Amino acid sequence: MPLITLPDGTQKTFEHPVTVRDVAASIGPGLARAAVAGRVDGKLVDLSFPVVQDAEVAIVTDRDDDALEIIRHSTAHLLAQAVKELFPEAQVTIGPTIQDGFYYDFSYQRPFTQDDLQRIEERMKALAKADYTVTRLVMSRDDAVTFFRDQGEAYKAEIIESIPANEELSLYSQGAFTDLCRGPHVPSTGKLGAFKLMKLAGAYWRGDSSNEMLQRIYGTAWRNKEELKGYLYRLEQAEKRDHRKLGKALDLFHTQEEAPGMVFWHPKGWAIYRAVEQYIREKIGSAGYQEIRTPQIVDRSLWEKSGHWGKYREGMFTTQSENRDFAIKPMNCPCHVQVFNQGIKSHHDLPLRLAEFGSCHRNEASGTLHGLMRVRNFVQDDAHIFCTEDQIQDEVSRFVDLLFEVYADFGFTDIQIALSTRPEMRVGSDEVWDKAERALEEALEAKGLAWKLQPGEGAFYGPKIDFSLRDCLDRIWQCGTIQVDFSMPGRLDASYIADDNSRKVPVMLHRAILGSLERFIGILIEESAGALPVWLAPVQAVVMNITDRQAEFAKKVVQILQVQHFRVELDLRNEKIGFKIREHTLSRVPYLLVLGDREVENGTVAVRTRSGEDLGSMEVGAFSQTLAAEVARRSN
RNA sequence: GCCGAUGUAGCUCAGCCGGUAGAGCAACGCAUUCGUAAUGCGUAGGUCCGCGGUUCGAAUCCGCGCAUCGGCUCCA
Repeated sequence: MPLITLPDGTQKTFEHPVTVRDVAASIGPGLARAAVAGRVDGKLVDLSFPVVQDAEVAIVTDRDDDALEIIRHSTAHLLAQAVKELFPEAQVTIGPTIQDGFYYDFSYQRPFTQDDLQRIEERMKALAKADYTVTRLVMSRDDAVTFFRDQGEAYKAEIIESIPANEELSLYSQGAFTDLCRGPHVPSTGKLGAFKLMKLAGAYWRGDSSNEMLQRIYGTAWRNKEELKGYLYRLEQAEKRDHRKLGKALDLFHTQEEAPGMVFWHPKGWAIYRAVEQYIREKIGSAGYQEIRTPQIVDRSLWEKSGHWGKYREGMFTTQSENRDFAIKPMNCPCHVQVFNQGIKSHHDLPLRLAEFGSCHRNEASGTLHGLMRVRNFVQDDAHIFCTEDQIQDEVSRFVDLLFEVYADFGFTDIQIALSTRPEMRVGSDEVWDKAERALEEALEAKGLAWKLQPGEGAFYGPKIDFSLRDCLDRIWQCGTIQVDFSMPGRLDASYIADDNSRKVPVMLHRAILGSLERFIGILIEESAGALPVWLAPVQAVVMNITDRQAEFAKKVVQILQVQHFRVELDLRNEKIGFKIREHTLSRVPYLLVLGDREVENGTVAVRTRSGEDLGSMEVGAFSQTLAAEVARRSN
């Protein structure tokens, strides 16, 4: 008879096989009521799970983190149940949990509307209140296929058919609704309540754009109302950090219909851009890169040779002149090879690191454009390293070090790393791929980094590592990258004289630290909520007078600071000081310098930070020194 | 590109069932010269995304297009 060990070490014996629910009840009626699931020998199970032999059993209540996943999954089922009741002709497909919630995809003859969403949510609440018992049953695969076919659920049946025939499947029922699911689930729908349907979207069946588009409903679900409220509040706060809103509010940039996916940078936005660019320029300069500049518009023949014309024709902007076809460059690498190809290179010249802040255009699909994050015209902090196979390891390792230095300077620590390895279709021998993949992996390992392996996701010409950052709504955007390329140097006739006097084709590493400057700045804006650190702030200080009497002194202070290359503004408007402070605080200027008669008399400035801190009066020189130190330190 | 939603003054938004446009902030003018998050009064400002259509009459209804937003797909 089972001997059950609880998390606190106490043991219980039962005369007969018991369910997890029985175990909970034996501990206390309160626990039994609060229980949503169990953990048996480390595995999450339903409360109805029978414990037939000795086991470690823990009761999962709505206080446990484990409960969240179960609640979200069960809420997805509740959504499906509600939809099936309101729209019997809708077919269910899949309904997984995601960060902060879940979604469920349905096939239906028309898209759901906002009103439908309301009705569905109300029905969900009613179903939760009705407190249906959730029961689990096991079926053979073939029986399950028949079961769902009979109910007209073609998608469900299709999913099940792709599961091996000998497997047993679990189905969960609540009321008249039954869904295929691995489980576990809450014991009854009454355990659900802290949820909200968030948005409607289209989504392709099985994620394939050649398939039917399904109706996806996104929802969020939490353990209790307070958590739900907290989540909605965080969401609301996060939306205020949206770089598109801040870009407008802080007068950084704009976009307009006539140039979709392209950015009009305003003086303040461009100041940020230049600060970022200048920083990278210094950084790569001391890392042994040489900056170059190559043409924007290049004859079609080069793109044919590089392979881009064949593969990415649709994504390229083209133009014509004197019966020649040109493409506006979508990337810099073919041009960099042209620079490499000038003159004869020897192995003594390698590694050769050519960098360019090259403006590239790609005709991205209209639906994918997104503020600064996904644009049609962007500039990367791009560089190509021409090297020998033996140098790949060292170069990748140097690059990863450099990237982390840079990200640290910008204050980013939450970096998603992915290593993509050889795809089916590829160029280059397996030995070379082995070497390159190992080089990338070892560079990450040497830094003790955690990464996600993406097998088969590499480019046809070589493996790569991507470095991604999150935006204010936790969407992930690829920024840095390093890609090994065995193909292009050969296609474009690059070669060097090796130490044995033979001609060899160099390996090329494509790499960017920030990636698109537009995107990186978008992330920076969201990360800082517009309050950029002093070294990046478009306006580092505003000098303001209290009355007209201090105007001349204010002008002088601005001049002193501008001569030292600080970005300073003057505010002599006939407004109350409180008004000026409010405005410049809202525009996130790090330092506000207030000048009244006292300051004029003493030759000082009264310094206030954007966080409202009063640093008191100090000499102009003292202020500029602290400012300079902060810029140098890249702090704040 | 696909699905859905949205597009009104510089900005944020209101405008019910069609009768030809409104608020707050900003701007401009005047007064005020003020010590750390909004001084008062006044003035001006709109091809209601574009093009067609229905109608006596369209910001409002319909069609097409464009852009934006949320997803999906894609991302050299």
